[in-house]
Amino acid sequence: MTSQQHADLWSGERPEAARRLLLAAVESFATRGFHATTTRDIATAAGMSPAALYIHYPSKAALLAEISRQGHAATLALVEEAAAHSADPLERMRRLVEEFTAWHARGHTVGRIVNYELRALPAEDFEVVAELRRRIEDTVKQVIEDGVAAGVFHTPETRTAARAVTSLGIDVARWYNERSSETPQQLGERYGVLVLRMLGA
Amino acid sequence: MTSQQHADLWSGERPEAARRLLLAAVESFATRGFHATTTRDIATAAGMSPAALYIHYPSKAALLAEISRQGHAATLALVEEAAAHSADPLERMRRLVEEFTAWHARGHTVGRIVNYELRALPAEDFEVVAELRRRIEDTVKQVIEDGVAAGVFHTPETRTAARAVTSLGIDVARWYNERSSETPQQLGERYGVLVLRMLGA
DNA sequence: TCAGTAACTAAGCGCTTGCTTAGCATGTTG
DNA sequence: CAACATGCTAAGCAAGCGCTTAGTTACTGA
Repeated sequence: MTSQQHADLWSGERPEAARRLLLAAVESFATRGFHATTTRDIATAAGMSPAALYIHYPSKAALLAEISRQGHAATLALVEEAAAHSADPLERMRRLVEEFTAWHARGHTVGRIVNYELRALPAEDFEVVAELRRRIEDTVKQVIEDGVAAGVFHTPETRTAARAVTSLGIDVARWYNERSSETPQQLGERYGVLVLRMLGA
Repeated sequence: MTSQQHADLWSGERPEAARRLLLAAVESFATRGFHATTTRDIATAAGMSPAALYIHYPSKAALLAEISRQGHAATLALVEEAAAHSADPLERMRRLVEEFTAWHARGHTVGRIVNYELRALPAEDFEVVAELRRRIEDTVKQVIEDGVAAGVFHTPETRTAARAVTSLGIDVARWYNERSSETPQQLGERYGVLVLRMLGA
């Protein structure tokens, strides 16, 4: 995700300095991981001293919580929008996979934090994002079940299938990078085709 | 992966104390991550003092390197064995996905370390495992290409398909746990079916 | 029986970390 | 113009980290 795209996720009502710190935290948490990132790393990348971080955020963990919450909320919004896209479960699933995959390719830095730093979250923040994750998984499963009921998908284990669908998208965040030859949109389209086949469409 | 299964990966020629340290490191690196794990955590779990670790291993990073190397070597062996399993590319792929998926379910602790702690590896050790990873990906891609050539698979982008196949298996390590209702073997069989469909078999 | 070795522990070292505090510069308001 | 508020820095604190060292214990071999 380019800086512009990060900025879109944290736009508006925050002071410029707070956003610079947040964006610096996103890059560093994605590149090195939460625990290997220091407050000095974040502050330096934002052009500030370490103490400045505490003017805007209560703690290092609070930065992670904010990034995780916003990243999950954006993912859920995308999934729910795709699930409401059409009356046809097949078209819903195609759209869902295309958008979910492209989001994880384009936003692979946020995607890595969202998916791989759950255990670094304080317990309360973890509960919040665990609920968002359940809703994402439930929405995907529902689209599959609707497709099975409509006779356009053929898979007996909808839970396993839902897991496979979300796995494909999530794992993109692990391997996709700026040097990848496919655009996020191309990858999304290809994965859309692969998933419909997988579901027996 | 149970302790017995970990022990199988590091059996034989190592002193008992070194193996206890290694197994303790596997559990802690998988649960907390490399950087959040301290040498005191590892030593205590092995029933020793922190200094004892340095009798058997030169550093904390050396423990990670050993785990990563062995885990990757085991994964590559499994993939190459499956690719040599049959003359029929379809049967090869089925076997490959079943074994790869089951391995990541059963060995999800090692799988997490192998896949998510690459950036914590010293550069030399990273090169070693990067090569192993390339061979894994190449082997999967070759099985797909053989299937396309034989007319049993239908996918124009073999590289994207290979990536999707390995993503499904690898991501299992992220979510599978002891409470998962499917056995690793069941999951492998189901994923085998899903992948063959995905490849247009 | 004694010297040497291996494996370990208790204690510690130098350094780094997350976070705090006192002070400063700038801008705003009455 | 003075008082106040905000945002920041320099410096520092307490805790913890990876790793080292001196000493101890148990074992082995001559």
